[in-house]
Amino acid sequence: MQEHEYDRCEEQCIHPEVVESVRTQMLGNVPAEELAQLFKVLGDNTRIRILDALYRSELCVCDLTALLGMNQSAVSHQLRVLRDARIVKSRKQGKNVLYSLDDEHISGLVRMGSEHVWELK
Amino acid sequence: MQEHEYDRCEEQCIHPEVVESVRTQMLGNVPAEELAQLFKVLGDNTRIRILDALYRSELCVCDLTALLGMNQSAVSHQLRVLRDARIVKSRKQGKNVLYSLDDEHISGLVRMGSEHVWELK
DNA sequence: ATATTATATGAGTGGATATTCATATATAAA
DNA sequence: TTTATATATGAATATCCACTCATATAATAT
Repeated sequence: MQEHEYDRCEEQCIHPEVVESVRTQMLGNVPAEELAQLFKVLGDNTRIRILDALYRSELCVCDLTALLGMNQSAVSHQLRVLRDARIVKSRKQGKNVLYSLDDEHISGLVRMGSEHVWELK
Repeated sequence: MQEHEYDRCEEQCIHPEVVESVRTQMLGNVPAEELAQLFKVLGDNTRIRILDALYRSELCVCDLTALLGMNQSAVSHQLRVLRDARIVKSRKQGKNVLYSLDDEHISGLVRMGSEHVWELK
């Protein structure tokens, strides 16, 4: 029987060389968590609809509220999540606050995600 | 006839023309929900680490378990979520089940998401 | 000044879900 | 056969989070 060269993980892996190779290439835990956090923010129906709308035009909160058919508080809460993730930005105009997408990666992500969704048909 | 054609939403919108224009362009509710569902599946630290690993190499469950340092049940549960979303696929080889990414959109999404994460530094 | 409108936000709640534990299944080895 | 190993999965639990409600803030109008 062979020695347990890789038994620092309780689980035995079948392919230790592959595992070690992959381990050196993998994202660190922090970037992985940040990436997961980004997708988590995108992973909600209300927020996707907000982003889809903002992709077409800069909009104020009450316009978004009308478009989504939801109450204003729910929309504002989700806008805050998107703002905290720096996915949307806002500017004030009189009594209104106008929201827009913060950078072009987001529309790219939505576009690429849509392609994947279409392929599954 | 133009009076209250859109007052099905109780909220008044400030810019009805913009709202109507955006409304005609927006994704339907079903595609939006599917897209949100895709991102929701990507929006978990464990699943991102699994995808990051599978992006480097096809791997069996026990290899993934060792790489992530989690118990096998948790990994299998998350693999099922990824499989159900058709993000990964599996093939059997003896006692092992080898997992790999199901299509190239996923690595594209992960790559693009990473760019966004980097830009926020 | 008060009233109205637009937006933000804290608290509370119901529902979703990630993990653990126990167990089932399936394949291979002895 | 029996035993060991690899994977899958149902149930239970604990955490998270989207929404509602009530209210606060801020800008405009009267």
